[in-house]
Amino acid sequence: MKSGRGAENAFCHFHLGFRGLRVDAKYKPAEIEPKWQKFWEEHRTFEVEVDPKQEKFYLLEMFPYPSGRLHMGHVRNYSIGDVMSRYLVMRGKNVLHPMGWDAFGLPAENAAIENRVPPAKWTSSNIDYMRDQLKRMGYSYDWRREFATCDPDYYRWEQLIFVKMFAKGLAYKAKSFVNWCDRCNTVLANEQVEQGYCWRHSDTLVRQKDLEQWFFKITDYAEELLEWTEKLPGWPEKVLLMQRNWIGKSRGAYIHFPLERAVTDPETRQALDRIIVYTTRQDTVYGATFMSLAAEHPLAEVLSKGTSQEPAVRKFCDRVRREDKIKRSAEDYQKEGVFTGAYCRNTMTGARLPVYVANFVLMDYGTGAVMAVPAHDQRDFDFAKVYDLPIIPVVQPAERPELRAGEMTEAYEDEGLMINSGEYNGLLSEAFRRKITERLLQEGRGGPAVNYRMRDWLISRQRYWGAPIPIIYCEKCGTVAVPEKDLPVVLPQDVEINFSAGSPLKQVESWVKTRCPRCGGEARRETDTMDTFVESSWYFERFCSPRCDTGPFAPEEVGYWMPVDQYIGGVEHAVLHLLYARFWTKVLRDLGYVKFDEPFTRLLTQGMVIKESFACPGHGELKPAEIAADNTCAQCGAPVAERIEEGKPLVKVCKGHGYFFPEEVKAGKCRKCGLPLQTGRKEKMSKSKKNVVDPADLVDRLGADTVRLFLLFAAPPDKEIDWNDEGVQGAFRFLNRIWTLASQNLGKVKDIPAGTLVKHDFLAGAPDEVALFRQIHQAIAEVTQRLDRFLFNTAIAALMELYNALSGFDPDRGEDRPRRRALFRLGLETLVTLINPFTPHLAEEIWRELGHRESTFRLAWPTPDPKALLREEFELVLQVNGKVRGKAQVPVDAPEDELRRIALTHERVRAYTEGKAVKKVIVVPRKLVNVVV
RNA sequence: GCGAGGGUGGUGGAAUGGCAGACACGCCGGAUUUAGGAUCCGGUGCUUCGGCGUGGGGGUUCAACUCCCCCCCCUCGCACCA
Repeated sequence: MKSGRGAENAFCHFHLGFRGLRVDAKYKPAEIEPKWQKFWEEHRTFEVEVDPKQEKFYLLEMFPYPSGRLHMGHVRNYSIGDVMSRYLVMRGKNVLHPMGWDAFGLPAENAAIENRVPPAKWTSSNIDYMRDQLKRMGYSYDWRREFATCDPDYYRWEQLIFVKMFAKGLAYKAKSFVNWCDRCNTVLANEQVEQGYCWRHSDTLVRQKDLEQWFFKITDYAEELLEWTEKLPGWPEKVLLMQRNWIGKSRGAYIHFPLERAVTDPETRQALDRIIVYTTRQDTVYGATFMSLAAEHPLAEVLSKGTSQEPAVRKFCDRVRREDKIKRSAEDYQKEGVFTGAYCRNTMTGARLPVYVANFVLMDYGTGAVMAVPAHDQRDFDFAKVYDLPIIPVVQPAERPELRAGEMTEAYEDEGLMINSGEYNGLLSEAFRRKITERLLQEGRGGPAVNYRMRDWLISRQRYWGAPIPIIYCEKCGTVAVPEKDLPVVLPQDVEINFSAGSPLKQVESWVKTRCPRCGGEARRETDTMDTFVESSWYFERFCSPRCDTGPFAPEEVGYWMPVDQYIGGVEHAVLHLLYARFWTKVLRDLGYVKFDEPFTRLLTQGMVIKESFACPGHGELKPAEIAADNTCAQCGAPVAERIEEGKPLVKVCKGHGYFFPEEVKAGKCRKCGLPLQTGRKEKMSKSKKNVVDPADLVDRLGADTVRLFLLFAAPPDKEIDWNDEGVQGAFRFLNRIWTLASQNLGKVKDIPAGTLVKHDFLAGAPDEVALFRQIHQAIAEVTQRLDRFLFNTAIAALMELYNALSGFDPDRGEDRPRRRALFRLGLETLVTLINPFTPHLAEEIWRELGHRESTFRLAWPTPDPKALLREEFELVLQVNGKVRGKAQVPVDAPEDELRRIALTHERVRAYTEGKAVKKVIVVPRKLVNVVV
């Protein structure tokens, strides 16, 4: 066949050495993909600049931590982003699509300890490797904008903003109980503690430590962060809800309870004559019968001073404070307390209330003091039962027998009518709540209050590999910010990573020792570094002008590109990164750097990639006799773990032999102990679960286009992908089929001049031509609609349908061969154009072979021809009693009467209506007729 | 416990209240090939061939995967928040 050589001739002059498709040529992604990647790089195809004449679109995927190699989750995230980016470019948008590195973090230090490689070196070699991997995927990033957050050119601006925040009181140092992870050797923010465990080490309990630490005053922005969750329609409701819950706003009141005897605060030397509580049920104040303080409450020990309770209170407070979070939040955590020896007065009734310290009261929330109303709060009820304290019901449920203290078996926590509440008896609790709040305010005994669950953001980390906090401590001048001209405070190199004496930076004397910028005297640097979530709170702004050296970014560029129009990333950042970034944006706004309120207009959270795993389940709960001396299972020698479950005492369980690779599994039994393995459990891919599939292997074997296509086809983007190797093969075969179809027909359509495609009246052709023409335009319409809604999987299904139509069409069979060939070419070109965002290498290659000179990257996205979408006939569905009994081809403009007549006279319909009275006929224009008998 | 999101063939998944199962994987049969993780053609929800089928039960409707009520199960988030 001559098509092969013809194609070769057409492109022999092309400088990259395109050889052309041949009939017998196989689809070889390993050859064409690197070729086009080189082409894009040489032609600087993906570089973008500010262009006020063009509509901008900022498309961003969450940048990766350079852990070493790309995993499937990255590839999914970035494939989604790349399809959208390429699609939007084709739609004529000026698309900013950058990539960089979230380069500070613990793994670099851990690697340094294990392999004696400096973190900087480890990180940069990882970046080099992963950058190559990203390029090998064909992603359309403007690589000129790349940076790593560990570059001093980046974090110097972060330090500058820190200094400005410090000046405004938005960054401050305070002593407090903080979360400490022994594995990380550092403190954690509240957001980084999951059910009492470290977010990075799900088996490491977080301990409480009393330390002086740096915080960002995110609570100043709590209300605004909350309000804006109502004004982000482009975000998934789920994420907004998680943020709202995290912020945790509640409305209530402060109430002052006078102490029977005033005490003196040992620190401030001030007289303290009252306990202030926060409550959302101020309507139950008449029912308060005792007072509960947190163990950390400053009054707890002061009140017991000099009483016989003093030693007991001290002992209790010490113990509770040392207990870890998981223990304190377990369901079966015994409600315990100790009497302080002091009393206060119920501010409304004057009753004498004993003051307790209770282990369930949190210093973190409200004022750390709670008025205890056992009749209407279950915790107080339980506590009162244990310590035999009085119960006074004050809210009477409607339509229920009267509450009697002695008969209550649980607290009544709902609304009702006030009783035992002086002149307020008979009021609705809800109305009384407003009334009493007003009165408390007028009488100076409290007043309305709003409380948030969210705490300030703890940003100190006692680690080396992070951005240094730009603070100097001077004996004379105190805590001094590093002046702007001295920034950046550069992280010293060649540091031995060693945590035996706290942060490694502490041990770098030459770096720590410095001069006070104010008085010039001897001073020492802060050795804490910033939480790495600080870097990821503003990197998207830096991408707008990554080399700016006069400020964190150039205002014109940020003004043009920001906010990010579409952000894409994992849902695991719903409250961490996404909340911090929103906060930081508002800070930048208030510092005058930016003019917008929110960084991300639309958010897409993509699902995980999961795969079946094989785990040895272990031997379950063990009795003491079944545990060997070295704390292993006596049956099989596997490690033993402690299990804490709601409402149950602590149990010891055999952990089993962990996970196995599929190829290690024989007959579904554990190789070590013979237990049947837990199979069929689909879990997030991870090394430890031995269920990872390395995208690099797949790219080597099947090509980047196949991997991209499969990840987008396997499921809608927000759902999990259940990995299966056959599915990837299917994607590969589909691309092979397109390739073969193109190469086999190239000779027939190659020489058709481009302009002639639109000149034919394909709708006047043979029926199969009309059908194909319609299919082409239907595909355009469907793929467009679906891409606009991120429904990549069904968009690809529409492309497959187009392919199926095209492959069933013979361009040489009918009479008007030039027209049929032109139509075929139109179909092929449309397919290539529409698939370009998904599989750009394949698209470029075929497009070039079809004789085009330009890259597909800026190809105009096609619009469907309305004439092609119009139909003359449609298939009328004929139902009897709602069941389909027949179909008929009917002109689209047939009147209702005609549709009715067709239905009633239809043979199949009559078979079901024969001898029965037709009760009703429903006619749905252009759809169906339902005959009811 | 509270909140959110889900339950559709052997599998992943499609369906503005209007033909359930698009598209693909897998499987079955056939063709072709020296071979193939290749290609092509046909079939594929179940069925006693009447029908029955979208977790179960009820309801609204001419018509329900879709709307309403009750229940079950799964996933995720939060969880002593006063």
